[in-house]
Amino acid sequence: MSQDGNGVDLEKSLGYLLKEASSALRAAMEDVLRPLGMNVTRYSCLELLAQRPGLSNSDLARGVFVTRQSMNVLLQTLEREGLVTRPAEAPVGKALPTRLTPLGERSLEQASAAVRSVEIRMLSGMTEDEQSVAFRLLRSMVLSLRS
Amino acid sequence: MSQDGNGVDLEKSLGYLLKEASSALRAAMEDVLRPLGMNVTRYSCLELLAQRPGLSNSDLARGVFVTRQSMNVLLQTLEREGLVTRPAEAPVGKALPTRLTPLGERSLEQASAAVRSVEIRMLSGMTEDEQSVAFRLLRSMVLSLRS
DNA sequence: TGACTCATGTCAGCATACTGACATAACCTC
DNA sequence: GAGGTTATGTCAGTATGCTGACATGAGTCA
Repeated sequence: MSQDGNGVDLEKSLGYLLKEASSALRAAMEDVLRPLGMNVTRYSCLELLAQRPGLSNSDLARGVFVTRQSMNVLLQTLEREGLVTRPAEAPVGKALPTRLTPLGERSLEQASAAVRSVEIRMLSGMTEDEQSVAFRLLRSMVLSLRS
Repeated sequence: MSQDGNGVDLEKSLGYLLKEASSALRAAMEDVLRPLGMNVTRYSCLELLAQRPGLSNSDLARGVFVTRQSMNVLLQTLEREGLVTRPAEAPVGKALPTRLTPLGERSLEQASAAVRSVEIRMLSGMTEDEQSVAFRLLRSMVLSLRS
């Protein structure tokens, strides 16, 4: 299979490599989260909430990079499972500030440690300086794409 | 909304930034591909096929970062639309070598140009050296994650 | 005040990708 | 050659995320 051919463009494309890295990271995260009954989307939502309590559905959607409709069904699930709470009615506007329950915090703890270990592994071949450089360059890409 | 709080970990996390960059890239690609009646997955498949004719379904799946089942339904669609062809039976083993049709090649051309422009925009704020560094560091992350 | 714009939460329908499962072909090892 | 392992294509069912649409609340501006 894979009549490997000549060194093709994809092998030199930063875009493709970016996708590959992101994909590998996600897969690695799923692997460590699955045994904990968690997945990347749920973890991301809980982590975001732990760090910024009171975020609205739309805020969370933007932070997790899904639509607010998708986040809405996720929040309904998390609410039903008792991991998060939302007030019955909005204190202001329509936005419902979401918060972790104690159960949600406990559930997040293990997951957070597992994910941290993955990120450490990902960075294991890089010096601190290189990590800073990577951060700066990725940030530059994001900004350029937004414009 | 977004009671922005203190500088949280997510803002410093390379993993989160990697996801953000990948997400922004995908969104930008979708934006330029949509007017052409194309999407990222279809484009990726066609581009891979153009650069490595004869790849099997499973090969393509790995290259596009989806399961071979997903790639299979995509290939069936592309086949029905006349963009790719697969032999009725495998020349060896079970793998069916896939190839672009002339129609598929033409369909890919515009898309390829559009995507190239996005990648150029993404790299616009970086020097050639910085691009090399970014490539090397991303590659390091991928390798570390695989181990 | 009234009209306009924008952001939000949510419902419904659809598209896409995944997991599970099965049969089959090639390879390896004894 | 027999048996085990791996890779492949494909079917089926499920899960997840998206687009479209609507009503509502807040801010803006004439």
